[in-house]
Formats: sequence, C-alpha cells, structure tokens
Amino acid sequence: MSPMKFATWNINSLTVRLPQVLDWLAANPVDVLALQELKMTDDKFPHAAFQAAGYESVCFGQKTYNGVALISRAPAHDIVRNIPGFSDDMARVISGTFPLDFGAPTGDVQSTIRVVGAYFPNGQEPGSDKFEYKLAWLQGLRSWLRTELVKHPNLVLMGDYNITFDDADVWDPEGMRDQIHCTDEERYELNALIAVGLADAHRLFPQAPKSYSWWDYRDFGFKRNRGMRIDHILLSQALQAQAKACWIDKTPRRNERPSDHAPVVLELT
DNA sequence: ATGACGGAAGTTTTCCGA
Repeated sequence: MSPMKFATWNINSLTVRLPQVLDWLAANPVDVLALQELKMTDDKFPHAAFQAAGYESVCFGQKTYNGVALISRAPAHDIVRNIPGFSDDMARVISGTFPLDFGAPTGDVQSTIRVVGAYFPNGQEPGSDKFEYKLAWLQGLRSWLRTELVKHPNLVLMGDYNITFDDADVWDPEGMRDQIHCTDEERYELNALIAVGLADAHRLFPQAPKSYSWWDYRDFGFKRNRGMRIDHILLSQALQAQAKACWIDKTPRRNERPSDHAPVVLELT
C-alpha cells in the first residue's frame, strides 16, 4: 500500500532538457512520468540514460515537433501510440498499463492503472486549420477514452492540454478572452472530457491562487508570474478517493535554460 | 510592437510554440 506518484512535464526538446529531467527524477522519484515535446526521433531516445537512473521508458517520437514518452519504475504493458480510431500523422499520445499497488480492500490483489500521456494540439489561432484540427483531435480523444474507461476503470490522463479550464487558470483573462487556450470551443471539449468520468486532480485540493504550469519565455513571464495552467492530470472516478495531493513544481523553471512548462505531480495513496 | 524568447532545421532566415 505504498503511495504512488505520477507526473507530467512538457520539456520542450529532450535533447536539451535530458539532464534536467534526470535531476528532477533523482529529487522526485515517481512511478510514471509522462513527457511531451521530445522533438526527437525514436532512434535518438536516451533509453540507456533512463535505465541507468532506474527507469524503464517507452517513446513515440517525431522529427522536429511533438513526441511523447512514458518513463516508469515498472515496465509498461499494452503500449498504444496515438488515438485508435483517429488518424493522425503527429506523435501526440502514448498509453501504457502499470501495476497499481492498492485496489482491493483486502490488499492482496494487485490491480492495474492505465496511463495516457498526451500532447494536445496547440491550435495556433481560433478559426485556423490548426484550430479545426485541435477540435477534431479532442473529439477523437474523447470518443476513444469513453471505451478506454470501460476497459480500465483506473485511468489517468495527463499531459499538456493546451487548454485552460477557466479564468482562474489565466494571468490575464481579459487580454486572453477568446484567444487560443481560452476559447469556449476548447473549454467545451475539456469539460466534455470531464463529463466522460474524469476529474481535474489539481482542483481536488486547495491551491494557491495564480497557480500556473506554463509561462512565456518572453518579457520575464515567469518572474512576473504571467502564465497559464494548461498542463493537467485528470483521473477517473475510481481513483478519486485515492488522490492525496496534486501540485505544480516550479523548481525546474528556475534552472538555466528551462522548459517553458513546469511538471505537475499527483500523489495517490 | 504581425514584437519579445527558445528550439529545430540548416545557413542567415523561417516555422512554430503558447
């Protein structure tokens, strides 16, 4: 019955950020870490470096853009890349099944948890082709998750959603009104995911106001806390009673050459 | 301020992210 930790982090190039990821894992041992924006092909993925740190890894890479991975203590099973039923030439989703140390009240049955790590499309600008792709992708994800949740009652969907829930997730709600990450269409889709049977882990707990997971590199965005909360961990209803804490770890954003995103961490007990 | 900052590609400048 040991507590378990799950985390998600958009690292904006694993080539650049690998040392920071290894440092963070050493200070923050987790059961599963979902990475987004690897920006590398699978043949370049540093499996050996993670292995040396005590972690298994599975990746779904792509040249230049996108790319996702799951770093884990236990090996992943039933690995699926991208969204079944939704045709996509970008590497955005990787799923795996992991042992779950609690589950049956008697404690002698080991159940499993399905972990979906995702890099949601950016969408660029409302009305653009990329925005339409984002909405279609979101519908494809939701349709697939509906069946996935039936197969896997214990499920975590975590990653860079590129969507804010509401104004509390935005440093300048007026300035960002109807802008990308903040449109009604995107928020409708995010809430539709919730309606499928998921909960925003961050808001299951009291949080400091102006808690963000991303800050623009430009104009001292981090220093001025001009950010948005767009990285999320959603958990299925079966897991909600096990959730113990959820936080955004701003520490790595203070590194030299940081990612523009901070990790989000979930603790289950 | 159709800007800034940062990464990738790849070659001096563009695309893209959020």
